[in-house]
Amino acid sequence: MLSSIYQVARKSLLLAGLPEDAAKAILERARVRETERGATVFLQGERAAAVYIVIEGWVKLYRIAPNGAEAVVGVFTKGHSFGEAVAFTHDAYPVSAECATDCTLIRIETDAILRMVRDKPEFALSLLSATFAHLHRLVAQIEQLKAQTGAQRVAEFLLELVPDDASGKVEVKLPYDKVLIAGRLGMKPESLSRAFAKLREHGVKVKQNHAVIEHLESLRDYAEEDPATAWQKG
Amino acid sequence: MLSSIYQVARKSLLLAGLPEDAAKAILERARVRETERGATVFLQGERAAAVYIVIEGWVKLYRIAPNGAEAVVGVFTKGHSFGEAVAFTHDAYPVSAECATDCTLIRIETDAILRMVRDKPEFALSLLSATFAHLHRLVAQIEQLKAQTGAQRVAEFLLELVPDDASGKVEVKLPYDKVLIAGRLGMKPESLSRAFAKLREHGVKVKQNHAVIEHLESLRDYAEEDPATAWQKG
DNA sequence: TCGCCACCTTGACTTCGCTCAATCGGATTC
DNA sequence: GAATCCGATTGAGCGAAGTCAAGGTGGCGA
Repeated sequence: MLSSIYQVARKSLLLAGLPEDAAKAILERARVRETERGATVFLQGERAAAVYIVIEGWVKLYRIAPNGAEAVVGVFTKGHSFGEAVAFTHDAYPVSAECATDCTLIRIETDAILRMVRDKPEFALSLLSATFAHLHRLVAQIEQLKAQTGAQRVAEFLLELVPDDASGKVEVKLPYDKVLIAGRLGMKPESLSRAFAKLREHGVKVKQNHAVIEHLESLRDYAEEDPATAWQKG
Repeated sequence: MLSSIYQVARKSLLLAGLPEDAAKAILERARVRETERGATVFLQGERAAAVYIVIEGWVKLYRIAPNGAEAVVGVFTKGHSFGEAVAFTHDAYPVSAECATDCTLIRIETDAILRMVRDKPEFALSLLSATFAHLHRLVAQIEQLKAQTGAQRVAEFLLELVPDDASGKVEVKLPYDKVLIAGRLGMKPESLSRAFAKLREHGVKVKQNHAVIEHLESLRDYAEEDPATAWQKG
């Protein structure tokens, strides 16, 4: 395994808490998998066979509702792991995973996970912290869906792309295509378009896959504003 | 600890997978707590100090968004545990917990959890399965919010209250007040009212805190129908 | 038994996001 | 350079759900 790949995997929440030798033991058994955009990693309902770590590219986790609608539940990139929670049992995946771009993934068989948990029980704690991170993300997503308008969710999405130390005027690159952004934010592409248009009033200009935020702080204010009282500021 | 309380706690996902002696060891150190409706169990941002198991009553987990809106993230009752994921670190609770009715809770200190994990590492797997159950619930909730109309979510909510073996005509009791039901389903009480009104067309009659479902199967069909094509059936 | 209060329902209006459909723009191909 | 194609945008119309405000309705205490 290339050292650059190893380094990325090592920093994932799943492995970060482990001592060097344990991480090494796991990654030695793991396989690197190169996939194309659109490739399915696994499907909901499938028996869980592996945990994955994203090395490069973007993977979307989604569910197909009984009525056929697709609900995006998460989008992961470099250094993120997924499928942990289900790995230690032989349960079914509750979601499907698909590559939103060409990807490099690491695949760790559940057998390896189980063996590892048996050998070094502390490893279960790593599984737990990774799972907790997912839990936290989902809670945040529910909060967004329930408490914010579409445009506000888009604003928040943009703000998440901004480096922590930035301020004032910033330019960010949209990480994946707009259909997926829309899905991730629980709206249709048309609505995303209109949301971008609305954000122009708040100093956001979008051109292709780049967005310029004129003033970070005021966009933050907008994202956290109460939708019900927004009309007050003529 | 009363044997009846012990029995309920023992069946929770958190303890169900453990051998008798381990469960006993944990519950011996735990405390039973009686709370009144409206009591706060913990607040989001608080440092996690304990895991809870509901013995009796209903507890709501919620988040307050920056704009002040409340998003209900889960509602738990007899035999459910919450707060596990965060217990093994000294992280902050990502949500707040409040009693929606008078409750009997069991409180297990994180110290006891940590000691337990150290003594019997398999216990971490119990934490994991309980956490995974929460994860799964949240994913289902996101799917509902994104893929169903309000009335359909209400229908699904009612269907979850129905015993598995039922069919045809059923009567169910609404477990908590309508404000909370509305919150749980991501809508305002007024919208819940209107949703109930709409469900009358599908054989659902609501009176006080009782609902009569005229025909289970057709309500299921309605809940899973594609909102976009619902108009087709005059 | 009366009146009050909390909870729920209903009505009128507004806003938001979806659908359907037309169009645009940039990129690729011939 | 023209033809074409796909993703993105824009417009019109509609329905779902939110807001604000006005009535119920039932339970409980005086």
